[in-house]
Amino acid sequence: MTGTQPAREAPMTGTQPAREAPMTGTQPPREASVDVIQRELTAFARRARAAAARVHPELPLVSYTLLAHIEEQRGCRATDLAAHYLLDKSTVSRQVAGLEKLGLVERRPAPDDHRVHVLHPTEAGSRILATAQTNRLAAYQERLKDWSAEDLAHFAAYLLRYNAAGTSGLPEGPPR
Amino acid sequence: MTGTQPAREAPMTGTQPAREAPMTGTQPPREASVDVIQRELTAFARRARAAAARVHPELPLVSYTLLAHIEEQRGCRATDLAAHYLLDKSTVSRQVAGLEKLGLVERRPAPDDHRVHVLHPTEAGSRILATAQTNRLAAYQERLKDWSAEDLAHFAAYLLRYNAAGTSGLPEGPPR
DNA sequence: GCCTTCGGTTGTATAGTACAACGGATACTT
DNA sequence: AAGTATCCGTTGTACTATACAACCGAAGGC
Repeated sequence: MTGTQPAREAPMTGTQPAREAPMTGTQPPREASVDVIQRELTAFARRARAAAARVHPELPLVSYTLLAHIEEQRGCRATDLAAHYLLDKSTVSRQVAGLEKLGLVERRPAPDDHRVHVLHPTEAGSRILATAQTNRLAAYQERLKDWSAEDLAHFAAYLLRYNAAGTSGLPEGPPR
Repeated sequence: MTGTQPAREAPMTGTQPAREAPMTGTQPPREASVDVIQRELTAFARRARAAAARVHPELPLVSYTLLAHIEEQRGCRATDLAAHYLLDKSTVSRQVAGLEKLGLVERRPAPDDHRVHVLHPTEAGSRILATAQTNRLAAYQERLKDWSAEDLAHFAAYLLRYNAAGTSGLPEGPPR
C-alpha cells in the first residue's frame, strides 16, 4: 500500500500526475490535495472502530466517545450528543441507557425543565474513561512518536480547523 | 491523567504561526497535541458514517470504501482488503458478496492459485464509484474552500504520514 | 385552554462487524 | 508420496450501531 512515510511535500497519490499546472509557485494542486484528504480521512474512519476495540476493549467505541463528551462538557443532554455526532436521538437514547445500565453515567432531571436529563459520568464512569483515555493516548503517542512537536502541533491545528466546520450547522447535503 | 485532559481546546486553531517551540523546558506541547489529534480524529470517525450517507446515499460507506480500494489497486484479493481496513475476512467476504450481487464487482479466479478471487470493478461499479467520488470530492471541496492550497497540501501530507504507519503491521494491541 | 414544539423512549428494520467452524487448495516436510 | 500445516474464502451465529417512525410527557405560545 502506501509504502512508508511518503515525503510530505508530495501528497498526490492515486492516478493523477497532476502535471498540467506548472503554477510557478510549486503549488500542489488544490484538487489533488483535497482528494488525498478525502481518501485518507475515509481510510482512517474505516479503521477507527477496529483500532478503538484494540485500544480499549472494555468500552465500545461509541460508548467511549459519548462518555468522553459528557465528561468533557461536564454534563450535557442527550440531544447535544446527537447534534454533535450527527446521531439520531434514538441511538443516543439507547447508548446512554446502556451506559447507565453499566453504571457509568447517571441521569439527573434538570430542575428548571422537567423534560431534559442532564447526563453526568459516575465515579466508575470517570475511572474507566480515564484508563481508556490513557490507553488511547498511549497508542497515539506510540504511533506519533517519530513526529516532531512542531508537526504534531500543526497536524492538531489542522484537524481542529477541519472539524470546526460543520459540527453544528449541517452545512451540506439534503435531509436524507 | 484523570479523564479530563489538561489543555483540551488547544489554543491553536486555524492557521497558526508555527513558531519554533523555544524548547527550553517550557512547552513542546507534544502531549497536548497528541491529545487533540486523538480527540479530533475520533470525532471525525464518529461522524464519518452519517456524512458519507449524506454525500452518496446510494453506496453505503463500506461498500464505497472497498470498491474504491479495489479500483485503486486495479484488482485485489479479499484478504488484502481485510488487512488494509483491519476487517475480519468474513466481513469482507459478505461485503464483496453484496457488491457482486449489486453487479458492482466481479470475482475472477486467479489462474495460478485456485484459492484466491481477484476482485475487479465492473463497468457499473466504476461508474457508480465515479459519481460517488465526484459528490464526495465536491463536499470536501466545499468544506475546505477557505483553506489555502498550501494548508491543504500540508494537511494532506500529514494525513498520509499518519495513515502510512500501521496499516499493515498492526503495531499495537493484543489480539483480543 | 388548545396546538405546537421539544426532549426522550420504544418498536422495528437494517448495516456492519467479529468469532468460530468449516471447506477447498496450496505449500512444506519427511 | 503422504501427511500436515497454511492459506483463502464462506457460512453460522450473535451483537453493536444506527435510522426512521410512532409515540409520550412536559413546556410554551396564542
